Parts: sequence; structure tokens; C-alpha cells
Amino acid sequence: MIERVTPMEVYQQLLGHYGEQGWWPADTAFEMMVGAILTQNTSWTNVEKALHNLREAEVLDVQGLATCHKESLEKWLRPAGFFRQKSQRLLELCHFYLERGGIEGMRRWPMKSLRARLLDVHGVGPETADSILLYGIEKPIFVVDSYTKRTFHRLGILPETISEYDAVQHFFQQRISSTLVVYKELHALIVTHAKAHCRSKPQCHDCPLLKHCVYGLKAQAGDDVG
DNA sequence: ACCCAGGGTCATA
DNA sequence: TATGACCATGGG
Repeated sequence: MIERVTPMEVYQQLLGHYGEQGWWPADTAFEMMVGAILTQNTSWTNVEKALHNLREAEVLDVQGLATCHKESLEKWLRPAGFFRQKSQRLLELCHFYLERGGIEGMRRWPMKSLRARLLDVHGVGPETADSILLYGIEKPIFVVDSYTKRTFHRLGILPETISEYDAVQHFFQQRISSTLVVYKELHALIVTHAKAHCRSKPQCHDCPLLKHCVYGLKAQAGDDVG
């Protein structure tokens, strides 16, 4: 039985069950940033196909993406969906990357102002910006996604009244030890846990969150979780 | 033929 | 502030 669990306790449960995730899955920080754009409302398996295309075309770096033909880029991005938007967004991200002196240049900037500049990039919203800050620049900031809200709302830990991005982020940052590794791992673990409960296997006998883990992708009537 | 995916932007009320 | 439409492909 888990009654009144804290976010840190959930973190311990997930870590014990799934182990360290070692996110973000990318060879370089720049590749990480590309993945952050490509995975917007898109399954990671589809993103991997697009990343594979870019790697094979030898354009998975700033110069490659910034100088290749737009039509070619759209062709490579097609499996990741939204390819017209994403080709444009990647291009703007390249410009930002170069203007800011790459990863090392960005690392020297205060997190808060760098976040504001990231949000100025068209196509970069709060989750994408924070993902880049946490996994690319390695600043301690917690990434909120739809899984985070859904999971913790259902656990009864995150009040339903708190749903706006910044409010949810604040909620967690008040309750989680502000360590780079914890922020990185918790977000990764939340996603891993959610993926483990896709509808192909909704039963989850050995779920680390016990009864709370029985959740479908949609809220259902009669769902007494929480 | 549905629903969903590691969001974000824009128009409208 | 808060919805809804739209973007697009691939898997269940």
C-alpha cells in the first residue's frame, strides 16, 4: 500500500524497479537538441527513424543541418511527422545554436535568461526548452510533460488544480532534491514507466507504483485510482 | 477505422 | 485564461 507518497518516494520506487535510465539517448548535445524537436507529440521510434536518416546523410550536426537543402531535410524528417514544421524549427535551432556559441557558449549563460532566449525560438516551448537545458546544457531544471501530469494527478500527489506548466514545475522543484541526476532520472523514469503501460500491456502485475499503476491512456469512469 | 505519440502555435471567445 | 484546429507519420 502506498498512502500519501511523496514525489521523492515515487522516484525511489521507479528507480528501484526500472534502474538508472541514463537519459538523454544521444551521442552529442546537439543531437539531443535535434531529438527534442523531433519528439514533439511524436513516438520515439518514429524519431529514431528520422535520426537514422540524418546520420546516414551525414547531416546530424549544426553545419550539416544549417546548409542542406530544405526539401532533402523534409524528406529525411518525414517518418517523424510534422516534417514541414520540424524542418523549419531545426533550422531556427541551428541559428540559435551558432549565435550562442554552441553548447559551451550556452553553458556560460545564467539558466533563467538562457531559458527565456530558448523560448524566443519559434517552435521551442517550455518542455522542449527545459529538456535542452537539463539534458543538453546540464542545468538543474525539472522537465514537465503530459505523462508527469497524468501520472501524478492519478496518484493523488499533484492536485488537479495545478496543471499549468510553470506551476507543475514549481510543485516538483519544491519537493525533489535539486540535483542534476535526480531531475534527469525522474523525468526519464516517468516516461519509461508510462511507456511500460501502453495499452498492449495494461495489467502491470509487478508495477512499482502498485495499485496506482493501473491506468489507461485515458481517464475512465469508475477508475478509482487515487 | 479508430486512438495515441517524450508539443507548440495560432485564432477565437 | 481557456478551449479547439492544425500540423503528419507509424504502430497498436
